[in-house]
Amino acid sequence: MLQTSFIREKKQEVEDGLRKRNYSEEEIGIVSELLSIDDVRKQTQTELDSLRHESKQLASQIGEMYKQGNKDEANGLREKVGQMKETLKSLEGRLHASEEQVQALLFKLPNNPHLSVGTGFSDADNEVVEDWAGDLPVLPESAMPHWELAKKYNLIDFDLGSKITGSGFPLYRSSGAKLQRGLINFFLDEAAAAGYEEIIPPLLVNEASAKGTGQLPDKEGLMYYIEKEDFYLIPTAEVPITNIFRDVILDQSQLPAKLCGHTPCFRREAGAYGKDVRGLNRVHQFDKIEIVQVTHPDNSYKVLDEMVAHVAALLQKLELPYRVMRLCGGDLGFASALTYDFEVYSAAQKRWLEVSSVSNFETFQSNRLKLRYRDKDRKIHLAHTLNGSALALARIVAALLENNQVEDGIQIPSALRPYVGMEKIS
RNA sequence: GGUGAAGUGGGUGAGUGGCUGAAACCACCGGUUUGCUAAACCGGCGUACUUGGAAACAGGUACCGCGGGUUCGAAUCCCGCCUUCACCGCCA
Repeated sequence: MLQTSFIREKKQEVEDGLRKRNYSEEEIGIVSELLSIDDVRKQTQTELDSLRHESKQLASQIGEMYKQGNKDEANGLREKVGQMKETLKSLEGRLHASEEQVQALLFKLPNNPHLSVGTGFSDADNEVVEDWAGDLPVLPESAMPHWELAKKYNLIDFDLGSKITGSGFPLYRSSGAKLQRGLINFFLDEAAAAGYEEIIPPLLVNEASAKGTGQLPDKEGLMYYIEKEDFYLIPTAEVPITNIFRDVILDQSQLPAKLCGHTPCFRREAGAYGKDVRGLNRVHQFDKIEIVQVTHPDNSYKVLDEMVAHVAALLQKLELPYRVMRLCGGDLGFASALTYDFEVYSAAQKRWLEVSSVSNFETFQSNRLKLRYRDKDRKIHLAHTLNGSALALARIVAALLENNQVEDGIQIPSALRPYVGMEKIS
């Protein structure tokens, strides 16, 4: 979430940011509302502090009097302090109420979009910043979509997944399972080579962690929830990995922190339908390798470019046609200041599939997380957080199967052969 | 799941109602000394909010796992919760 001090200083900028996200003028009104409630909060705090100060001093005077045996005088003061308690109580109540109101409004405010974020309403308005330079692959008429290929070569059994759990929970088998495992190892090795420390985190997180990265309360419906234990199944490794840094003050010399991790990701994805959910296009459980960085505020955009380049290199090694989009204000995630999406061309479906999202959250997450660093002068500041998929498996598998299909099998790109242990699935 | 013990600053750890935002030691930072290193000595060393200030800084309040309560006054007493450790049970 944004800092109240930032909103106070850059009110106009924050309101313009909301306009970029297509908020109505009425919704934008919460910025002013927030600041006026915060004024009440501040004033209440000042009053409360001075009254507490007074009562503290009286209390210690009472102690002194008892010690000297001035019982009567002490009892008189006790009465006086006792009367102050009522005022203290009501001030405390007002302080808490205004703090909560401010907090609730802060939770409603999305991140301030970066200057380069364009206007627009949906993914149709995203700006292509790196288009696929070559020709898009054209497959023969007999080409199959990946769900048919998966069946033909016994790679993925969607029906069995449905039987065991429900739709959207694919079961990988034989070469399909091996391909999954190979991709995971390939992506992890590439991340390690780029300097990311590998993490295997818990797959269930508590409420504080879900709040820390902004899944709560913004995207409550996204996550599977285990009521009995009050745990959430992670929708991405971003949640447990970023929460490593919750309530942490790093030394500036520890920046940037670079972590990566492979986890299954669980998403309820309520409301999806039609061709979008065929096969691997949209599933409730998929594997993803996530890269996360915590940086000095001055470097975060340089690091964002670096992470984008890392993902691009992966797709190049996999020989998949891709393009990079800069998300417009209407499509930009709640917590993000700037996001680049990667889309891979799925030749049999003849459509682009989103396979990665790389974002700079600036201080939006770190403010919630209380993730800070100490600079050379021992001053404390919020750090910047970034993350990106490098990469999400399911749709990569879809594109790999479709684009590389030949008469008698599926060619494995050369970079992946050592990991999968074969040149062709047949 | 059962029983018992414990949660204090970066770490160890003292503190059972006012003189404790918190001893002491270690770590860390600055200084003196020093051929270098080490040692010794001196000083500093939490976070959040808030008031004043351009700032340095100064004042106030809160925080001793979390939340409530008792009291003029709570790290200290009471209640609830969480976590950790030990032993038992179960178990990959």
